[in-house]
Amino acid sequence: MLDLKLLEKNFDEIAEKLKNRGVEEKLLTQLKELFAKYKSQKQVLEELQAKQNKLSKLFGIYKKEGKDIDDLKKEVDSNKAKISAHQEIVRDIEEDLKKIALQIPNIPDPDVPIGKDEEDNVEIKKVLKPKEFDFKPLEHWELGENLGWIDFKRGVKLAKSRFSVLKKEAAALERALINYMLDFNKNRGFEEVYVPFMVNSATLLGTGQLPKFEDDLFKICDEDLYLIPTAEVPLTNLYRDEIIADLTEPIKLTAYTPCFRKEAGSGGKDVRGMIRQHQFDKVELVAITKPEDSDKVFEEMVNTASDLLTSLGLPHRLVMLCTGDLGFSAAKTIDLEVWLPGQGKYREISSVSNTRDFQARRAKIRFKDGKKNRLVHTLNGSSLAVGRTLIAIMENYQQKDGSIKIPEVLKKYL
RNA sequence: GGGGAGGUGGCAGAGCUGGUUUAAUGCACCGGUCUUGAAAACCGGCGUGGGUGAUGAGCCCACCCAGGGUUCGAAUCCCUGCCUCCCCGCCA
Repeated sequence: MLDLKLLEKNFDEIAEKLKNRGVEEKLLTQLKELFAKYKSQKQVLEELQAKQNKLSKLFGIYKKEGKDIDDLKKEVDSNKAKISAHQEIVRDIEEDLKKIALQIPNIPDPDVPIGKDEEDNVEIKKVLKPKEFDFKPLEHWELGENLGWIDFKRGVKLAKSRFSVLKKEAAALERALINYMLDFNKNRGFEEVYVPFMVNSATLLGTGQLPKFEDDLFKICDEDLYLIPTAEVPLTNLYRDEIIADLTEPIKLTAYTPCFRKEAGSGGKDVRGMIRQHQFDKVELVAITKPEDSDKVFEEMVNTASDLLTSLGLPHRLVMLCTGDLGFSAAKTIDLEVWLPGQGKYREISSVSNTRDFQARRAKIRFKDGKKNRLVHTLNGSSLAVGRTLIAIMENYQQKDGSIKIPEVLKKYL
């Protein structure tokens, strides 16, 4: 959530920055005015409450002393009516305020390139050179069907479209990748955690999926529970409503979870194959840091994901997202895109974001800084999307005879 | 799922026949005195968010699981939800 006090102070600057993300200035003006109104009305209410407290205390004293309380009762009654009326006013404003404030995305960092959509993202660097094939490399779904590794039809039968079943070496490889990634991250100082795959609405509000993106989530009937769209949600919310006593060292976590997404609005995109599924495995990195540490940890996380790809021998590139392509909660994001020779394209396989204090303010995650409580910075990044890693291995390691070579580092996990 | 008990400040734990208690007390923690240093002892401080002050002191408001309600006044009474513990049932 935006810092409303900051908006009040630096309105023009923030409005300018959010314009690059497609937020209308009108909305921000409305928010600012509402905030001012909220504060003044709240003050009036508090004065009435103070009066009521004093009168009520008097009431008790008078009664004990046997004094006449008729006049006092009249005054206290009329004050009470005023309080109720004002409470309603304040509550309404507060609701409107929340409604708007929770819809506004994070402010982009100054070094985020200004742009409209993914076309304007900026490549930072390429790592590893794509291999030359002396035959026409196939796409992963062809390989998957030829080898009997991926069963798309039965996935659909069991659930619906955009579900699939892994078989043979692919099933084992999926599991091997998860274990390899977790070990890799542990060696980089991330603590392994196992979390619930369903979370409640307060949790989703904390990381920014709710209230705006409810349509992207699978909800459990008649329960305040949703399937997680990413492990970022449970991991970051571990510290929701907490004040971390000692954050001299950043908290760095890693977890494997399946992820569930409705993929609303992506109709027609990547319908073929395993790129975009309703259920996919991911190993996630999350960090909680002091504000002054988050840039350093952000780099560490990008490097961890990139080195992981390198260790698997997968060519990839780093891309800095532009303002128009940033996710809702992110102040800055670097995507890692892996080379898929079958498609002849780089495709997203990881996304590392610094949300600064945006999620921390929503989720009330703070730390003790001397006597003061300050908001933390939260960061998240995939390391990696497992299904996409699997297909990247299939496409990059395919042989002329149609078989797939297994990367050395994975052999001990199979 | 059925029956019972209960949810109070970092922890423990009083208050719960509603009012001059602004949530007692202990532990932990922080600062100080004492000490070569430490412990003990003693003194002081010690929840969160917001408002108004100067990011000071002070003052004010809200919060005793959450949301409603009764009342001039609620930690205390009523309703709903969530959670914990015990017993029973079911179960990987």
